[in-house]
Amino acid sequence: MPDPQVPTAGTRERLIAAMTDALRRRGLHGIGLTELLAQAGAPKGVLYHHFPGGKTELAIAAIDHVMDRMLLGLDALLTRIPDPVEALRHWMTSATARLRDTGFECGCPLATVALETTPDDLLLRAALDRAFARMRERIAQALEQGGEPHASAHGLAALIVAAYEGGLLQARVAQSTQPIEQATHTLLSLLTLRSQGARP
Amino acid sequence: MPDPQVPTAGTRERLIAAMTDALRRRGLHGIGLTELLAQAGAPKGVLYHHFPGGKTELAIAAIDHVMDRMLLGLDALLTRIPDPVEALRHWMTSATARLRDTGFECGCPLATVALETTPDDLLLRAALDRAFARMRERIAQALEQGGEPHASAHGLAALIVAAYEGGLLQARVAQSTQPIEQATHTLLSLLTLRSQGARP
DNA sequence: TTGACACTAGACCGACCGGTCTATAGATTT
DNA sequence: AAATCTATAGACCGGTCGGTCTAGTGTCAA
Repeated sequence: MPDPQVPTAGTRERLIAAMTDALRRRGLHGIGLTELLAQAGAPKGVLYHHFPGGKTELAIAAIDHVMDRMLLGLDALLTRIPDPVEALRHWMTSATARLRDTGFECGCPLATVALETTPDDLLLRAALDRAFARMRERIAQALEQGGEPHASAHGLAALIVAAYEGGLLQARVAQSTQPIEQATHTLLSLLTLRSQGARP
Repeated sequence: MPDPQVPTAGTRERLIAAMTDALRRRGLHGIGLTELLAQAGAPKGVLYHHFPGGKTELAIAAIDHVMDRMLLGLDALLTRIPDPVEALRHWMTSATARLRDTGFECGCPLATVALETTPDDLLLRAALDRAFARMRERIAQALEQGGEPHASAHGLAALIVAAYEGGLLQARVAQSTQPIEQATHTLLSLLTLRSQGARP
């Protein structure tokens, strides 16, 4: 049974890819279904066939999918660069480069939706919470493997994700990489400084 | 000439207040004009009388206004608590409390719009950039007064604002103050640790 | 061959969007 | 009193929103 649903898989994935891109650039409210479907090259019926829950269900699928990919990338990076701080430096640098290279349009696909949601958007918020928690957990795990105690590893992970999101946000409106570069450089310096001071 | 435009001033300010609240809760795309005006208790004509540029112009006015107030509050705080790190701890704590006490609805009124904008939204982005820059500048100034060198004061300011925004974002979707508390606690610990290590 | 099924396709819908326009009320000036 | 101006008030507009519905297409199994 090699690939039983070729056409489906292709369309589904094109929809998810289009939604992911839209979330990066404009957020959930910022994109219209018509525009989204045009970019995916699919008519409306297809969307509601694959995602009966409509726009929201597609967004949730995109969020889950994008976090799968991000964690895969982070895993690969941590394998290549065992020092977690150095790996994170790489991570931040490439996110900054992407933002710059797309004319300050493509940021984090989770952030905008996260701020657009209300407490009523139960499933959406759950998906976002899950995604951020997975990210923090993975970073904390890497830090723990680097010798960091459990509690402070989780504290640092929350700070790292926060600095990353907040840095992207400021850089976006500044149309300049300076704010995020300042923030990440300062953060990573603090981390290096601390580990030097802790066990020299 | 005591208060030459009582009705106007009241209405204008009600509009700005309603927009500020809307930006905190839902962002610019997330609120409709009808709902906004209902909350301000004003008909449509009034909006376009006071803000010919419509929704966007009102949003810009709200952004400028809210940053004026925030800086005033920060100034007062820094007068009351001269140690900038301790003052920032207070600042973060009250922002966290507001988020919690409003059922994780009211975050930063700048953040959502910042992520909703595209590079085409020239005036809006300019207003947001201006606001964030003023905030960073004020924090950097406080740090410099505390003895921090110019460059690292600005790096730290960018990091602090980033951690604040990113922390609020994560807390919002988690429906829990834990992420922002972890992030800010870790950040402030790092700062304290560093200043202790630097000149003991 | 036929029926079932998964998928594609897009016309169509009511609701709501941001924005414009005209009418009016009240205060001020002449 | 007439004219003027600011501010309030809301009916109204075309366009777009997310979502539904019906029709058609290709591929299986029986």
